[in-house]
Amino acid sequence: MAMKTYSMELLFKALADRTRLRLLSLMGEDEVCVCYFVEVFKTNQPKISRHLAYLRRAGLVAARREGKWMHYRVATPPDAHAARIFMEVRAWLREEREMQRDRERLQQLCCAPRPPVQLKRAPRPASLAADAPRV
Amino acid sequence: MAMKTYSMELLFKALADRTRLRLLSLMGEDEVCVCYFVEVFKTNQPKISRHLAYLRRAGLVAARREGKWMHYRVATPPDAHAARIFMEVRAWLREEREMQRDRERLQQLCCAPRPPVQLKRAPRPASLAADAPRV
DNA sequence: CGCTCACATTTGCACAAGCGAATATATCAC
DNA sequence: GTGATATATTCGCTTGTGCAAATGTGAGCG
Repeated sequence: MAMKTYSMELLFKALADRTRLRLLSLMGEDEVCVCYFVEVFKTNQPKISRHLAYLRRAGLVAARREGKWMHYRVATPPDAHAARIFMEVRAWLREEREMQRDRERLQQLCCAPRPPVQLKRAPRPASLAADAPRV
Repeated sequence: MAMKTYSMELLFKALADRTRLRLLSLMGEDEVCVCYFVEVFKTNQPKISRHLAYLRRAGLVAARREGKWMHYRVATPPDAHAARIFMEVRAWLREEREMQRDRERLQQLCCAPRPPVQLKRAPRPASLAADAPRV
């Protein structure tokens, strides 16, 4: 299971950035569409894509295409030690205040009666798709 | 026990450097004198001091002065999550090949019948002090 | 006191990383 | 095919980080 070539630095460099930590926190256990990240962070889209690519290279997220949309979800890194540490990191993220605020904001965007224009047709995160009002 | 202001980035930035990981690995459970790091890595002394200062700012090591010598040891970061993660990191370090080689090299330097000039009078790491031959 | 030793800090430079703006790619609608 | 939408990548630019060399600090010795 453990992969010899996976380096500790690769993991820690990926985790040593606030934006990337916030992205991981927003994913939680769900798949999330890129456009939601852009809305929650109120930032430009290339910035999000760049950080997601970084996380993917470190084996911390995986991507799935659905038509025009890309869904990202947290993945398990190939090294056993890295996987254990990453689990602890995600537990930590769940308890951090700023991270909680981000997730609340994501929830509001998904369930808003009049979602922002950019999200009109965007597929919602899996856990919010069922009960959220469709446009 | 958990300290609110301790940031995740502080921890991961400290861990995202090979030299700092090697330093942590060399300490293991002991106090180690700065001069040993310099010898094991065969590098200049300011480089070691800078990285040790970085680790100290991140709460990952503590220092103790003994006359002219400074001894560094691994410390427990003030945040509970950080402490758990740091424990896993140290377990990982114990299994990494390059890190093992560093520790073997430290052991050789301590127990050598004719230690390098720079270490003639240096205090040895605690676990090696008892059985190692004195000069 | 001055001198040496062990370590810390500063300085200047090269390189890596994050940024926004612009551009490229890929899919869908027509 | 064209055009629109969603995402990825590239391009300068700025900032941060690690480095070696030089300098500073603090303790012990004579």
